[in-house]
Amino acid sequence: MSDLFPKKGHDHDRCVHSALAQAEKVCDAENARFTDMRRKVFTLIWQSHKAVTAYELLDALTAEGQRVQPPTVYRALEFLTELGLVHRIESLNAYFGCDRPDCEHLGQYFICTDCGRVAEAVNEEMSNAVRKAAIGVGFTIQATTVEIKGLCHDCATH
Amino acid sequence: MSDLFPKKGHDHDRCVHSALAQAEKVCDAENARFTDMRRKVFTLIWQSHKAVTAYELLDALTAEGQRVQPPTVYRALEFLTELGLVHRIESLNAYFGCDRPDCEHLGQYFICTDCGRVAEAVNEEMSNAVRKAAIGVGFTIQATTVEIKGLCHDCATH
DNA sequence: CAGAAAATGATATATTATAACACTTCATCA
DNA sequence: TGATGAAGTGTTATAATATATCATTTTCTG
Repeated sequence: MSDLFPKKGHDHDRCVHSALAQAEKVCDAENARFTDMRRKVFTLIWQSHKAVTAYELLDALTAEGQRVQPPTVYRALEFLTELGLVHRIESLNAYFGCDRPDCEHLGQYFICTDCGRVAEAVNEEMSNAVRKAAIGVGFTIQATTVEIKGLCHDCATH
Repeated sequence: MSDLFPKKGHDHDRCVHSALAQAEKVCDAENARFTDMRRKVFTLIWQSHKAVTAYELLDALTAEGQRVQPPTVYRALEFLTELGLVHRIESLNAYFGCDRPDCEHLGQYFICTDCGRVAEAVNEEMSNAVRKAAIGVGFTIQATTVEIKGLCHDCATH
């Protein structure tokens, strides 16, 4: 069984750090500005293994001493999602960091309803099935949402 | 190409009627009460080829002369979704009638971003891919959301 | 019919998201 | 290099979506 969800002992700070580095690269490539606010929101999202809501981000920023209003957070989120740096989890109204912002992919999200952790996976077999189905009915895909709720291995067994 | 979206000339009233009949059967089988309010909400949803929001339903019921508050609508929606008679489209915060309430299935929703119409499809290949992926990572599925946005054939070609 | 359970009504409020306009920062190029 | 415009953020207000709570009504069951 592959380790979809992070296992004990993984170095989370290092993940966040490398995500930041990659985000900078993506922004650079797109000539987009990775401003302070955007970096803060991105970092907060990446520091969580759960999906984070806009108002949780708002609270976290406020706790850091900023006085921030909803539009500020939503703008940062819009920027980050448009660049593919974070994904919105529709069924949670919440946001989650994307592992692979540098490539097109149809991500699936596994969401544990017990511990709340989220994991992104890429599954060619499923992506192909979706594409094939769309072609079969003459549908031109613009965006796809795949969210799978259930119990992660840890929660199912403990 | 199969006719995912309803074609001209299909008899919509007949669809709604048969959906109602099937809903009654499902409620009967579950010993659940298909009350007036639930029937009205169900019918309003089925009368639309688009996904319908709770507040659109509220407005429609009000227009029919009822004085209805949000909880009433949300309760009917909760009842109907729990029985599988309607599905919630997470990415639209809206509801759509389910063709096959009588069998377990992992539905995909094709949502046209131009005309707003929605179509449900069942795709074994994709369902299997999702199940297989979940097994591969030790994940126990409780619910799956697959929503595909893009252009339906009509909108893409006209 | 009495009593319990289920459903709905009614009021209030929580949560999520955006519109509109003012102000600031940043890139750029004359 | 500093005027200018575009991009980003601040601020206020409000829209859109959803739920908690308690009162009342309806339905089921014995």
